[in-house]
Amino acid sequence: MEKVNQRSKPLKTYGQFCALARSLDIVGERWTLLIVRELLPGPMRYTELKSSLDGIATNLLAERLRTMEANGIVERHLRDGAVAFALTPRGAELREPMEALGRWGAPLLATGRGDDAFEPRWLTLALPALLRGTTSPTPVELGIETDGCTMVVRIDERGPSAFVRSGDMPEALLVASPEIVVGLAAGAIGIEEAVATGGFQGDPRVLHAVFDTAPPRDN
Amino acid sequence: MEKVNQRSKPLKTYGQFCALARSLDIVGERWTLLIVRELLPGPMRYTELKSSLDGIATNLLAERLRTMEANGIVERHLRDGAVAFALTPRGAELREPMEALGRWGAPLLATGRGDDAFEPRWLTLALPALLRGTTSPTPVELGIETDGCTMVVRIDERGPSAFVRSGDMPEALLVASPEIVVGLAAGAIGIEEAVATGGFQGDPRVLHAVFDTAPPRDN
DNA sequence: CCGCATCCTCATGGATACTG
DNA sequence: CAGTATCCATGAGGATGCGG
Repeated sequence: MEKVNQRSKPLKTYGQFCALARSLDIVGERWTLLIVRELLPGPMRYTELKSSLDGIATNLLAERLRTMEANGIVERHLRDGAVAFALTPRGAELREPMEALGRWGAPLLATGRGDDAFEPRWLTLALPALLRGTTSPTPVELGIETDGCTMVVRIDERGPSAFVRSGDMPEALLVASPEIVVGLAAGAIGIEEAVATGGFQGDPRVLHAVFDTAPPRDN
Repeated sequence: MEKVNQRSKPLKTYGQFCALARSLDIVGERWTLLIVRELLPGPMRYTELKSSLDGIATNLLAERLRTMEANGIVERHLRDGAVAFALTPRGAELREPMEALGRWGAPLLATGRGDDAFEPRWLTLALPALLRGTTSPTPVELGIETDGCTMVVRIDERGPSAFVRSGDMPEALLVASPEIVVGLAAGAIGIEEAVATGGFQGDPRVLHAVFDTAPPRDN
């Protein structure tokens, strides 16, 4: 008798009645969570995704998007004739576990950037994750310019958020390298060192409201 | 000229300066997070891991354990002559992102167990994750018996925790199937239905302190 | 038994080329 | 622009062997 594949579902599921395992059945494959990260700030085109996720094979990206769509975490929009990939609300709920994973991985950034790829947009996920818990009764907005891109970090009574906003910028603007920005948000670098290596203009109190848990030390 | 593989590091790293990507470089491979889940309640033997993670190839388990050890999230202990695999403190810190992922995936359990594998121990990760936020000024302990195994869920002022404890059991004991237990913890099933399909003995207030956000409704 | 290593097969991922 | 098609390298799954 020849060998018979007796598995009725040869799909790559763990086959476990466990919420973590079933999550990983959906988002555990290579590249999937990074695609979600790309889409968290907003919808993107196929070619944008491909160029942003350096190294992903085009067929793989196409297949991932298809299964993510089938799993209800991504949907295709037709924006002015072209296809745009967007997260569904269910897909956007992945922000929480991804922030938690990012916080766990933040110490791994201490080795520096090296020749790794970097997209300033990624900070819109990382900064709120690292600043989680920081609040401000009166909203404060800080501009951060890194790697040629400027984004806004906002702290209000609900906590931190970040986004790339074109147009009007807050007058408080921090200019720094990606390493400095994440080191600052992770608490590994002090505000003074960050400003010294990069630059800052505007009201210093904004800077402290965002990055300071302790008040600024005057030496 | 023949083709040269010009990548100096063919390793499976995403090569991105991003905390999430660097986390996934370490825990993103298949089976890795499930091994962590197994080890969260306590150290285990190689063969225990292999039998609990049904379907993992033995060479793969060995290799994963090696790289996890190299990455500082697992270490080998010599407990009475035999090898025991345990999480390092850094590895145990993965509990938070794993709980977040488990909360995201909890709705995926609604389809029921089917013929999926199930280990009662897994509930010691799932129950605190789903009950996160529940506190009790005076500690309460509830026994849960499912699938032939009894464990303890404890709620105190710091929040929920769960563990398998041999020996003395709380007098409050809920008996239910895995589906009912997770449905109850996820809020998809009411206490009355759970008790009706399974069984409960002890002080009902314990049950409500654990699973109720709203007080019990008397109809 | 426990803790793997080896061998083999097949599914998946990666790189490149090509197409409506 | 948004993928498909193709080919090859790698990784996963399964069976078995093997020293302690």
